[in-house]
Amino acid sequence: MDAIDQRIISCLVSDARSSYAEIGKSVGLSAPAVKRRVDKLLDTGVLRGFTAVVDPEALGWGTEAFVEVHCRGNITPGEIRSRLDPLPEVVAAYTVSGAADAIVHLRASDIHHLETVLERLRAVDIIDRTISTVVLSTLLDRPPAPEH
Amino acid sequence: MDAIDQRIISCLVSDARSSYAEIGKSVGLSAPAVKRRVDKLLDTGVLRGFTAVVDPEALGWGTEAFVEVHCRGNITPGEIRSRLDPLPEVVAAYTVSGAADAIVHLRASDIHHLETVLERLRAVDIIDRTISTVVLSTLLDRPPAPEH
DNA sequence: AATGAAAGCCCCTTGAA
DNA sequence: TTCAAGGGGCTTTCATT
Repeated sequence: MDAIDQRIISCLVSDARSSYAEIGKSVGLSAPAVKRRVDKLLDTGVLRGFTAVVDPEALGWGTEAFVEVHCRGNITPGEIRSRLDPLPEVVAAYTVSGAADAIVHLRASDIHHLETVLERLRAVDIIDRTISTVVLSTLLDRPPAPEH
Repeated sequence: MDAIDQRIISCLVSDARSSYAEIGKSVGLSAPAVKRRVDKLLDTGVLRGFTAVVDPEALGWGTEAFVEVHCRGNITPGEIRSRLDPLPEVVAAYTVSGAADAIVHLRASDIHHLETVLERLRAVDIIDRTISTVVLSTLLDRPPAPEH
């Protein structure tokens, strides 16, 4: 992982479909050299893959919320994960410091759908109570910069 | 946006670098037909682009936090956005319902760096106070499914 | 309007150095 | 790491439905 790798990653973060030749031009390497570096970054797990960025509204996921989840008793992170995984509306979940056991990021088609999801979430037997915060607007949403 | 478009999007979400020919094989279309649909999805904004998924640890962004931001007086979302934008550690920010004005998603290299970022955040003059929640582990992190 | 077929060009990929 | 070559993908044009 040197400076050139970081610049290659930057190129791929801003456009994952750019060609090795293009990337090479911008970092001063030949296309095969870039490909070999990218392959190595994928092998070592620095690069996890490539994905399309989709407009959630266009797919009918217009409503978003963050939910603090409080569980009963002593629950392992793995247990929480396995209970949240079956809910497709859960796009992210974290264990956190503080009073809550987890923060869950939800996406639903609308407020009514969100209500349904929250009911299903509260019906999970390890979950004691939830505190929801509905997202009104997204101010920023961007990948972390490669350099500090 | 029909069922074939959704399947094309699914393919690109799971691997943004797959070829049009490959996608075509999986959705039953020729490569040029797939390309034309992808171009249209990009034009209409359903697809916003393609990006690499990077391991944050590997880039030195090992520590994560969510911060409730409370502002002074009446502040517009645009105002909040413009104040958060210069901070590279802010990876996402939302205006929300409830008492807080915004939720900010932060990434830092470690706890010390996180502390520095929180200080810089609290130094923003429109910000009154902040409540931070440090992420202990990521349970789930996935793109929203194309179908409900 | 959307698709498939074909052609030319460019790119990817591998081997050699 | 680069260069070189073969194979394959991309992109445009054209004709069809």
